[in-house]
Amino acid sequence: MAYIAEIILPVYLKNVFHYLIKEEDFPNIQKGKRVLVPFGKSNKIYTGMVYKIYESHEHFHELKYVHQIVDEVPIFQTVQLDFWNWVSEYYCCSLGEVMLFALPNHLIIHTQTHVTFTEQIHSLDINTLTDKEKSVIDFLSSKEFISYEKLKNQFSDYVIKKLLQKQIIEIKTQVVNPYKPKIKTFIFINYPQLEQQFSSNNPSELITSAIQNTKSENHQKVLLYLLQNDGVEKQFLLNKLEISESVLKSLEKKSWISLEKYAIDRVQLRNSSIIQQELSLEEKSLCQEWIHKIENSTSWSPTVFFHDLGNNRIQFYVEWFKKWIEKGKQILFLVPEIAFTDKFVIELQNHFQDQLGIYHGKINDNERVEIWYKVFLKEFKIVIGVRSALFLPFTDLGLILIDEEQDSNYKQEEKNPRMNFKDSAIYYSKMLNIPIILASQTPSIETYYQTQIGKYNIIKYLKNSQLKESQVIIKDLKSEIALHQTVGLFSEYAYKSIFQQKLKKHVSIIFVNRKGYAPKIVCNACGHVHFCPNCDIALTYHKQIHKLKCHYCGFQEDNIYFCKNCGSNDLAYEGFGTEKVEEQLYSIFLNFKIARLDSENFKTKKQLSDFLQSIQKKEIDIVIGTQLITKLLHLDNIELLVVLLADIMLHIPNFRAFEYTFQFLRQLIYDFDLPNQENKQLVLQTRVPKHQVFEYLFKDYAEYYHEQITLRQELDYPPFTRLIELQILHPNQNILHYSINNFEKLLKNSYSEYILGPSIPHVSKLKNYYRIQYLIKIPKGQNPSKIKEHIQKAFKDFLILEKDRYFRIIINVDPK
DNA sequence: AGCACGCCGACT
DNA sequence: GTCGGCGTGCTC
Repeated sequence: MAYIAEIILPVYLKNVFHYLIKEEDFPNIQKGKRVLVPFGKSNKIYTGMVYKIYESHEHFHELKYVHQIVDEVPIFQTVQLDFWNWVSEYYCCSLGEVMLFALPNHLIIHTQTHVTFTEQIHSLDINTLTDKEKSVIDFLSSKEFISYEKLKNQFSDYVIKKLLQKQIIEIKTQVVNPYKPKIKTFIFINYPQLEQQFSSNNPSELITSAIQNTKSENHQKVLLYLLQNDGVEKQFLLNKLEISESVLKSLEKKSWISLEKYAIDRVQLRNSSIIQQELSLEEKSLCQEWIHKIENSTSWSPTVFFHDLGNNRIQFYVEWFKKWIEKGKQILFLVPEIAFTDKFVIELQNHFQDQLGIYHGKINDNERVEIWYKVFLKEFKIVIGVRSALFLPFTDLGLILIDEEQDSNYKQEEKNPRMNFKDSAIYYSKMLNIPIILASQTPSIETYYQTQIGKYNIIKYLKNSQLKESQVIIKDLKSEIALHQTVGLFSEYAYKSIFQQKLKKHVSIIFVNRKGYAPKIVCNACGHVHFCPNCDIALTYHKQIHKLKCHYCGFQEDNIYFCKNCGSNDLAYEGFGTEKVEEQLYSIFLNFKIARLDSENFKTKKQLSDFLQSIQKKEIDIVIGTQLITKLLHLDNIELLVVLLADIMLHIPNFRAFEYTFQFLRQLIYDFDLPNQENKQLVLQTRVPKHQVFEYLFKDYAEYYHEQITLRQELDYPPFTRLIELQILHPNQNILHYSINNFEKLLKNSYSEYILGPSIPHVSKLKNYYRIQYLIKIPKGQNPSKIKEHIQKAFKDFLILEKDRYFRIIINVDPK
C-alpha cells in the first residue's frame, strides 16, 4: 500500500500528476499545501499544489516521490481548489493554467541550475583539452555564477556534454524562493559594551561618558539622538542628522552601536486628507434595510444594485462594508481597474486604514506576496482589487461587491484561463454561500435580464435626475465636413466651446479612443500599408518615441522614412490617435497650454498625481486623452468634454457593439455628473447623429433594455443562448485552410445545428498564427459541458489525424 | 508548452 | 571529431 498525491503543476498540460508520498511526509502532507516535485526527464524541481491524497497499490512503482513539502499549513482551502477546478472545467483550460494565474509568481519556487568546476579542475592538464573546451573553461572562470541555460546558449551541447563526461564540470541545482523580503537596517545602542567600558548601568550616564570619549561631533550627535530614539531606521537617521554612513561604520567599529537587519512590510499606510462625506440618516437607514434584505433572503441569489449615484456610491459601499467588518468577515471589492489616485482608494483608506488591501496590475511581485499573506492572515479585512483579486486566499470571506458590473474588462480574453471574473465571482460566492452585489448605473443586458426573470434580486436607487437635452450636444461630422465647417478634427461647435472655456479659465477635455499618432501608414506612391510582421494588422505610429508598434502582439520597430515596398518617401499617416490630435491642437489653439494623458506618458503614480495638481492649479487649458481622462472628470474646473468619435465602438463586429457604446456614453455622463451640474456639457461628434444609441441617452433605461432584449431574443444571442468561440490556429496559412475541412468533419459530427462557421476572424493572423473561427450557439437548456467535451475531443482526434503539432485551439467560453 | 534525445548532414 | 538543425515523443 502506498500513499499517492495528485499534484497540480504550473505547466500548460491538461492533467494533474501523481506522486508517491514518503512515509515521513505522510503526516504532514495536506490538500492546499505547496510541494516541490521532480518533473520531466531532467527531474527539474517544480512547485506543485496538492490537490488530492489517496491510498493505492496500483502502478506506484513508476511514480516519483514528492521531494519536499513547502507549507506548514494549507495556503488554500478546499473550496478554493474546488473553485479552481470549476474554472478549469467551465473555461476549458488546465488546472495548471489556473494555478499559474491564481498564485503570485513569487510564491512559485523554482530551481536554478548552475555550472561549477569539479575537484578535478586542479589536477587537470589543459593540453588534453580541445580549443573549444578551453574556451568553456575560460568562460566559466571569468564569472562567478553561470546558469546552465546561459552556458547552453553560449556553447554547443556537444562540448558541454563532453566536459560533463570528463567530470571537469558539474551541474548543480539550487532551490530558489523568488520572494525577497524588504530588508532595512536599524541602529541600536550597544549597551552591554558601553556598560563594560564605562562601568555604569544608567543609560544617560553611559551616553554622556561615551560622548565625552569621542572628539567627533557626528558621533556625539548620533549617540544623543539614539538615547531618545533607540532602534531608529538607518536611512532615516542619516537624513535626519545629515551624516554619512561612515559615521555609523566607525561607531560600529567601536562596538558602541550595532546595526541590525529586519524584514519590513512593503505594504504601508498612505495618509490622505479628504473630507469625508457622510450619508444622511435617511440614506443610512436605507442601507440598513438593504443589508437586511440581502442577509435574510431565503435562498442564495445575487443582488443587483442599480443606482445613479455617480462617485457618491462609495459612501454607500463604505456603510455596507462596515457592517460586514463588524461581523468579523472579509470583503472583496472588485473594480474594473484602479490607480492609486483613485478617489475610491483614498476614500476607503480614510475609513479602513490598514485593514484595506489594494491589489492591481502595477503591484510588484514581492509586494504581491505580502498582500497575499495579509489577506490569508485576515489582517486585511477588505480588499479593493482588479479581477485577479478573486483568487486571493480569503479565509473568511463574507461579501463580494462588483462595481461597474457591466464593464467588459471583467472578461479575460488574452490568455488562459479565459474567464469572466464577474460570472466566476457569482459562482464562487454561491459555493461559499455568501452574498454578492453587482453594482451598476447601466446594468448589462444579461444581468438585468436575470433580475427580470427573478433569478437575481434587485435594489433600485434611482434619483432620476434628468439630463437636459442641452447638455449633450450631438454634432454631425459628416455634414459639417461637407460644408467645410469643421476646424481640423473639431466641429465648429466644439471649436468655439473650447475657446469659451479658456475665457472662463476652465479646462476642456478631449476624448480619443486611440493611443499613438496614427493607426496606419500608407504609401502614397504604391498604396502599401505597413503591417506588423507577426500579425495581420497595420502598425501604429508613435511619434513621441519614433517607433511603430503593434497593439496586438507588442512588436516594435523604429520609424520608417521610406516605403518598404517601393522605396518612396511619400508616406501618409492615416487616421488619428492622441498624439496626432495633440499636434493638431497646438496649431489650432495657439497659446493654449495643452497636455496629453494616456498610459504611454503616465507610467508612475507620481506623474499622474502631479498632473492632477497642475490641472487644479489651472496651468492647463486642454487635456487630450484616452480612457484615463475619466479620472479627471470629477475635478471642479472642468465643464466641457468632447468625444471626437462617439460612434467608433458601434462599428466593431460584435453583437454587443450597441450595448458597449451606450454603456460608454452613459458612463461618461455619470462620471462627469452631468445630471446634477447644469453648467456642464458633453459634445459628441459622430458621423451617424441620428443613431438610436444617442436617443436612448435621454430616455429611461427600461426602454433601452426592452428594445435590446427583444433583439437578443430574435437573433438568438445571450442571455437566450450561450456562446462559445472557437479558434483553430496554425503558423502556416495553407496548411490551416487545407486541413480545416478535416477538423470541421469531426467538429460537426454532433451538435452541428449549433455550430456557425468557419469564418476568418477580424484579425486573421496574430503572433504568427493564422486563425479560423467558429461560433457555437448553445440554446438554453442544453448542457454546455457536453458540448465543451465534444469540442475538445474533436480537436484531440484532429491532432491525431493530422500529426502536426503546430495546430492550436483557443476555446473562448462566453466571449465578450 | 518545454525539453531531451536522436538522427542527419555539413564542415574541418 | 565537432556542430547545429529539426522532427518526435514525453512529462506522474
